Amino acid sequence: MESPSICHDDHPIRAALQELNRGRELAKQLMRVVPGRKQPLDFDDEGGLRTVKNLATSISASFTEAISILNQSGSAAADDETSRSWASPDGRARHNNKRRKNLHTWAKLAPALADDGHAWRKYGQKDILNAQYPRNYYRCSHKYDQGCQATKQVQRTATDPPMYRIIYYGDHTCRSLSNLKPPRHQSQIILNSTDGPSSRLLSFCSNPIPNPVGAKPQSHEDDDGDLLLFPMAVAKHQSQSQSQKQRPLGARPAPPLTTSSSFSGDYFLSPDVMTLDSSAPPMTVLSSASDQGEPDVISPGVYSCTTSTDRTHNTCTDDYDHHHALDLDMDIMVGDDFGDVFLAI
DNA sequence: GAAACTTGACCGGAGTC
DNA sequence: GACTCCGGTCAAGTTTC
Repeated sequence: MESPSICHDDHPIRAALQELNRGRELAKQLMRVVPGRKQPLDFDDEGGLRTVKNLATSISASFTEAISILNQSGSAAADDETSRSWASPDGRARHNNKRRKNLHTWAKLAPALADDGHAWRKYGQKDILNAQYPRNYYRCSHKYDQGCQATKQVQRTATDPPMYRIIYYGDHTCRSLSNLKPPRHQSQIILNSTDGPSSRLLSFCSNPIPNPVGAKPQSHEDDDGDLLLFPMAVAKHQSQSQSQKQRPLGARPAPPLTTSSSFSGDYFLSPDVMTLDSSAPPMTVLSSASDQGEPDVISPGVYSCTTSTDRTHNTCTDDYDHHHALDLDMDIMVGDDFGDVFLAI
């Protein structure tokens, strides 16, 4: 499959959406090209057989959902910024009903609910307007014994095949399993994260990068193995990731909320990646919340996007010219099966 | 009996008038 | 400013182990 040329929009978010749209269209093309193939390629996370057909279907669904998330994530993050009161006017201590502020937030889109390495306790379920499925609310099981403030929301999407949008709020401060090291041969993409000039690491490899910081960014190894990094990502990475090291999901410390734009024109979704060229090795992309110094290796297949902006600047719509204040960091991880998608908000 | 889950109620932010 | 809607959380009751 040919690799379409990159022609990004001026605005990074719009460009990201363009890339996602391109990927979705390419997935559709893939489905048309190989409509009849039934032979399994390998096994998915649930042990089921994966065919080209259902793989492409999953890819398409993932892109569709990712685009949807991108279009919505901004407003959610804006809510975080703008609705910040934590106490009632009478001074009584109150729980915060709204989205907790200053919490690192990111989202995952996965084909199935899988163990993410943390112990979660469900504390609520809510029917959401215009949503086909209810939203489930989970908090860390160590909320009370260790004061861990991490929460997550899980909501099934209406896509076919079924996908689950998992939104994480806050970082785990507990000492739980936290072993989210992605399994071998599962690839990732992480495009930036959280605040400020964070590092962005992108590579294609059949193995996860054990230590993206320690890894030599310039190293373009061969298909066997391994680490292939885009120069741009390398430059970013080198400039600011001295203390970075791989860390499992939820183990990252909460980054400061003062977010500066860090998505200024760095697009790492190479068309070579998105064309699903079978000759291309699976991808691994790692990034980090810069000041925290550790890449967000969450799980195979992640898109994440971190925003911190006023609501009015946060629509992620076409009206980007009016959104100069938009600060949106974006982590994108895509598994080799494109089955999981993360969006750090 | 402890832990986890379910679910209705409550609260506060946002939108509308 | 009042009202309404909606999402997030609480907490009592229920279920599971």
